[in-house]
Amino acid sequence: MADTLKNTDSPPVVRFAPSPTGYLHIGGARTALFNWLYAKANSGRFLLRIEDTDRARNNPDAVKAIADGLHWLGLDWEGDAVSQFARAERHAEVAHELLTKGQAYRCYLTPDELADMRKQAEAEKRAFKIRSPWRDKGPDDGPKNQPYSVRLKMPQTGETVVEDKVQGPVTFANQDLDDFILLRSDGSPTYHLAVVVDDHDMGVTHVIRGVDHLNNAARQSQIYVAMDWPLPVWAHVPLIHGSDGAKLSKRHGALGVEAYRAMGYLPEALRNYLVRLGWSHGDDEIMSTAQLIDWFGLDGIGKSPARFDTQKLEDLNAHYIRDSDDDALLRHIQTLLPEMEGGSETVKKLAENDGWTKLKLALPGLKPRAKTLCAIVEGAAFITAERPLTLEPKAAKLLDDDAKSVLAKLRSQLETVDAWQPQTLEDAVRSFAEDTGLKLGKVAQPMRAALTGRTVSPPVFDVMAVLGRSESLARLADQSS
RNA sequence: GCCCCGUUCGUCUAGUGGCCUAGGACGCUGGCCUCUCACGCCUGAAACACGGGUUCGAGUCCCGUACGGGGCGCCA
Repeated sequence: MADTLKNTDSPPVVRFAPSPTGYLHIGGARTALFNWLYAKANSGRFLLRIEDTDRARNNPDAVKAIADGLHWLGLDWEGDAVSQFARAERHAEVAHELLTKGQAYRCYLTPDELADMRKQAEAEKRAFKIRSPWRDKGPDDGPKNQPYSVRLKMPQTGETVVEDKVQGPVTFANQDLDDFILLRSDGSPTYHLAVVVDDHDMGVTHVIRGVDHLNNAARQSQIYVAMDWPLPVWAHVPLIHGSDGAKLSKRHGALGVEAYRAMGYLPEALRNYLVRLGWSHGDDEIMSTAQLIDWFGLDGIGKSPARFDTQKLEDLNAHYIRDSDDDALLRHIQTLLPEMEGGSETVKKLAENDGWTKLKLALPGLKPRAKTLCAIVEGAAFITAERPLTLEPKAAKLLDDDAKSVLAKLRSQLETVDAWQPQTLEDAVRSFAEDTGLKLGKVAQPMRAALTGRTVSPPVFDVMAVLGRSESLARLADQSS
């Protein structure tokens, strides 16, 4: 935590600035998390801004999806989300100030002319660089009543150094940076202008974003310089790649966070997984939010890209499921169920016969066996199963004639059990096995098959306790002979 | 093509010149526990991209090569 502004008087201000193109994808979620943690770790402020400068990208549903995703992850921002589009006038104002200061100029090059120049450069196999003839003309030299764009007069010699907290100092030769557009010919601001003006106006002190913006930082820093504004601290974090090392695609991880929620992941697990992608604190793997806030710093962020690994996410999720208390888990399941396949039917069934009570009772047995909430629901299917149970093939195979006669004998034994509790039931079954000279497994496996219709389940004694006396005995009777 | 950045077990990473016969985690082997499956515990295999320097000494510093990534819009 050796960040420069850490010990200065003013607390840092950071922001997450997604463009509203779709859902909150996994890379964006991590960027948001890093920003949020940085703010929390340094008693700073975390703001949200929607980069909707390009109206074609505007999409209210996307804004909502992003907000929902952030809320679900527990990343709350201060105040209302800022709409970049709404601030277009201010952006134009700054562009005009730059114009009067002589730091920018009116460029009458048309998009068509530019396209031709680009094509020609390509044909000649040389790097295309915009050299606007208007750069050195006077402010009144242009044609009257012609649309023009406003370009920043970038320095043409020397170099621009981006002092980056993650990447280190990154040097760009100014001759490689051309005069980019601040204001389009229709008067609307471009992204570069808008980001800088908004970050400045919002008091953003630290810009933490993906490395795909590193080159932009060189350009953008020249706007700060031209306006004589203090530069923010930059921190460009590496991107997240798919499991095959290629760019994140839908197949492996580029899903929205809501997709992970629907798959039964816990927000704290996803957060823990995401923070370890690119950031580390020694050998620590499982970290509470409080620890994260305590430990997070820009100096712990690595420079190389990470691959998304579902298995590790699953493992983390399993950890958090095991550590969750039953009521919290139940609430999560409750909100998730309606979105799951066949979930509404399960909800209906759980509403009958004390289903929820039974589920809660079964949770301790289900938790260590599940990697996701969906797996818990799946494992709890025996609770809502209706008699006579449909048996899985393997379970049916277990219930051969021998097994069925064992179950018949066992069932009459169990009828005499008064306290229908796991321990007493286990005692009863164990002594039954001993008396009949059978190994416990020879009794328990057929029981499991009869009780759940499966070969895998929580301990059979727990299952019987959850199911209750009459249901348990009835299911055993169904498979007795 | 040009400009930036990166490269430690399959994956995420620790490592800031000697503590490294390179540590942890996920996954994978084998085993223990055990009514099944998990959990838990114990084991094992598995990496410093390559080539040159610098240094008494390099995973750690420098240069080059290869590979990978990002960027080169009146998109964000």
